[in-house]
Amino acid sequence: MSPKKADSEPPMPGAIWLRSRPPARARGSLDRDAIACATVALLDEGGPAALSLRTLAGRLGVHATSLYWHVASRDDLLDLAVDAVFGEIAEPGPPARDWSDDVAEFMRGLRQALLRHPWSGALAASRPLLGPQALERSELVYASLQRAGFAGPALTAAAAAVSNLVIGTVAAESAWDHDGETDARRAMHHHLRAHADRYPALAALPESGADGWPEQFERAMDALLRGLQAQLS
Amino acid sequence: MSPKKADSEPPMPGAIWLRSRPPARARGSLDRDAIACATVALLDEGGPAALSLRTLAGRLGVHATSLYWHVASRDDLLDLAVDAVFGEIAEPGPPARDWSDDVAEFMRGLRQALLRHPWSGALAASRPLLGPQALERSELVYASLQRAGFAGPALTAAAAAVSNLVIGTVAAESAWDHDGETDARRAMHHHLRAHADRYPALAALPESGADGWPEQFERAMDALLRGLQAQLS
DNA sequence: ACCTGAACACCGTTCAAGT
DNA sequence: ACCTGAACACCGTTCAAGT
Repeated sequence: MSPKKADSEPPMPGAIWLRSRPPARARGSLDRDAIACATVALLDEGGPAALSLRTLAGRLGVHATSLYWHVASRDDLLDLAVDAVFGEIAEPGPPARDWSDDVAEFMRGLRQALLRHPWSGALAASRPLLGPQALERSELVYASLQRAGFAGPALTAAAAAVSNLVIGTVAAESAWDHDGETDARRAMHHHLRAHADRYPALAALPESGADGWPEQFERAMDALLRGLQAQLS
Repeated sequence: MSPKKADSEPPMPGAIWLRSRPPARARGSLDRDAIACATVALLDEGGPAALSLRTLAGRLGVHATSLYWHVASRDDLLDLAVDAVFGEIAEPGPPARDWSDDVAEFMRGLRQALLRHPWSGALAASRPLLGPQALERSELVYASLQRAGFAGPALTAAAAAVSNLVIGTVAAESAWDHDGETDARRAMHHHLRAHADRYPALAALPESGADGWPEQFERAMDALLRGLQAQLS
């Protein structure tokens, strides 16, 4: 259980951020940051399947059950890891003349950070993003959009659309990149051609390589930003 | 292993669709459809955590290890379940005058289907969607976009953006709805207000209720479709 | 071709006990 | 306040054996 008991929390993902953090390295050898860092490393090596409390504890030179002083569940670890990835988003430069350049910069930065950790896109899609680093970036997006003229429900909707498009896109990209990438694409293409009667349009598509991802992302982002611009008038 | 051996497949999600299906109910009591249906039911009841091969087998009146004749892994079950959800997307009506109405209809239908099964958004985001039902719907989207004038890389990008925005959005929505929905939102709001110094823009937001989701979705969809329209010129 | 049954090597989580 | 150690009730997956 967490140090300050939190009135019987339901097992909601993201909840770790709403509980108070035990004082960093008061005396013990563990703290949230060390745990988050080791968790990211483990996930980078083998994805969610490789993240077990026992191996994580081993890395930290501690017993598996010790982790329960700092986190309430394995799910908390995933929340910590995702927020650490958000912390990798490049710091924004000075505000551009056009608000959409600022938002585009954020979207590209988020994509890069999530792609660096192929497990993170799917996880970011699956849980509320309430960590301090995620909130800090959200704050900046809200500010940019506010400056652009969005307010009220339109502001919330625009910010959500921006994040959700990036996260959804990266999750899909990471899912394909899995490993046998080229083989998978080849098998897929063959499968579609074999059923050209059922999927004529899909079967007619060329077998595009992985080099198509960035261009695809730029196009999708351009469409969304243009549409948001149009909504402002 | 699957009946027709498939040359040492790597453990890639989505791969079940590229292997041949054992003849439906040749003599045994199990087949892909029955397994898919029971899997969806189990996931509806308790999410991914509730899906174990043993309980699933129990529902089907069979031993856990019997499932391995029909699927290669637990992951295959998730692929089957997600594709079943895509099968629930409402059939499209006759083509509208405006292509974007057709695409909007698809997006709303996909959102509804995914929301009916709160586990499915996150799963759809995390794996290639190669099932027959998912491909059938993709085929229709491609056809609509082609009719609108998209071709080549622009066509692929547009189709991907459409799906990824919906899936990303629904995954986020489902993650929030988890259960203590109102409590979670309340706690979140309180947390933001408590750190108004760090997140001034976020702290200033009103505590919106769950009724805001559909409107938010419509706004995001409108922005994307408008932007795609603009890209055509 | 399809299902059984035993077995392997793990899991996350609890709780009382230590310091 | 923080970590240990034993224990509980599970997992997914394998493989030889049945029919």
